[in-house]
Amino acid sequence: MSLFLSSYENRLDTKGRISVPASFRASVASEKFVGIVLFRSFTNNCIEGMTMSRMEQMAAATDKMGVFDSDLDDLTALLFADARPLNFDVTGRVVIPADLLAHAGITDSAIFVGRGNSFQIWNPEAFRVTQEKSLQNLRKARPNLKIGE
Amino acid sequence: MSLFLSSYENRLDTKGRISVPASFRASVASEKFVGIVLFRSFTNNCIEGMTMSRMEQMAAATDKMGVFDSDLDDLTALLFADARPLNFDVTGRVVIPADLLAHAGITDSAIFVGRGNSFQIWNPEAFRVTQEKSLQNLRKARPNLKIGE
DNA sequence: TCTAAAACCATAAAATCCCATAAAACATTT
DNA sequence: AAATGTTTTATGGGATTTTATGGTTTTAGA
Repeated sequence: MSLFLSSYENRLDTKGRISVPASFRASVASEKFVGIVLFRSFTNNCIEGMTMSRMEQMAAATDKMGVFDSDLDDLTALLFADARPLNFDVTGRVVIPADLLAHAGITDSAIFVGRGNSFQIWNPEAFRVTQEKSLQNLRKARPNLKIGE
Repeated sequence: MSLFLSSYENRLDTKGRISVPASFRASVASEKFVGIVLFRSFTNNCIEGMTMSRMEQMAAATDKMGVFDSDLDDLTALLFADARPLNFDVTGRVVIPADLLAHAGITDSAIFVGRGNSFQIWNPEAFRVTQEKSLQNLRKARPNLKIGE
């Protein structure tokens, strides 16, 4: 699977449809399930997205950790119960369920944000705010940080 | 992957296309993804460039860490969200996104600067200025420094 | 039967491909 | 070393395709 990279802001139409960025569609084109899986983020006011195979990977990983960790059990229960598999229509759009939109505060437009092996969907304004914050945090924590070296 | 070496100044055409130096293209010719990945530099008014495999390395690294190493997580979040994978056209050109150009103050021409495993893209004037500054700093700090003699 | 979802059709803008040419780098022969 | 021919590289512009987005029709479920 190729990585989810970059950010793309798209609009929702009157029926709630939104185009998944072409490059994200390309990232899942070779998967068994040609579509995406969405669920509410536990940590942010945004929607988490990934491929079905990545979802299966997570299931396998939590299996290995043992069933006796009750916190983890709660977490995965929540995760899988909440997850929504969505297919693309012919032009590459999906309809994001209303409760997910509400959780992310998305109304008329949304930004798809690459995170490598997964991605997120944000209210564009909210995203810009948190990005700026993490940049400040990082500069404070690691002033001499260099990229890619 | 062979190293990115030397500097090349090229021009943008009316459509925003610019030739990636032939030697840089040769450096990525044997990669799976024959192209480059660009993003805004954290520290300078320039654009950072690297190969896709380097990007994938970072994805693998953050995967292993798990969600609890917050610094690295912040860094990759910023990086993946900002990264632009660009394919070459038949003649070896790319279109650098407008926001990256703005960040680097690039309008009609740009200079590709080799940095070994990565490279940078600068406004030619700005690059010359910072180069001169680094030289001055170096001379002040090490008046007797001789290179390669 | 009514409603919600899916399939279908259309279009403007943007990105990409394709072909052509000028300039530079390189190699070969005098 | 100079002159010549050859290949590679950078750049320009037109044609084509893709993408995002809107609307309409059909299908299926309650």
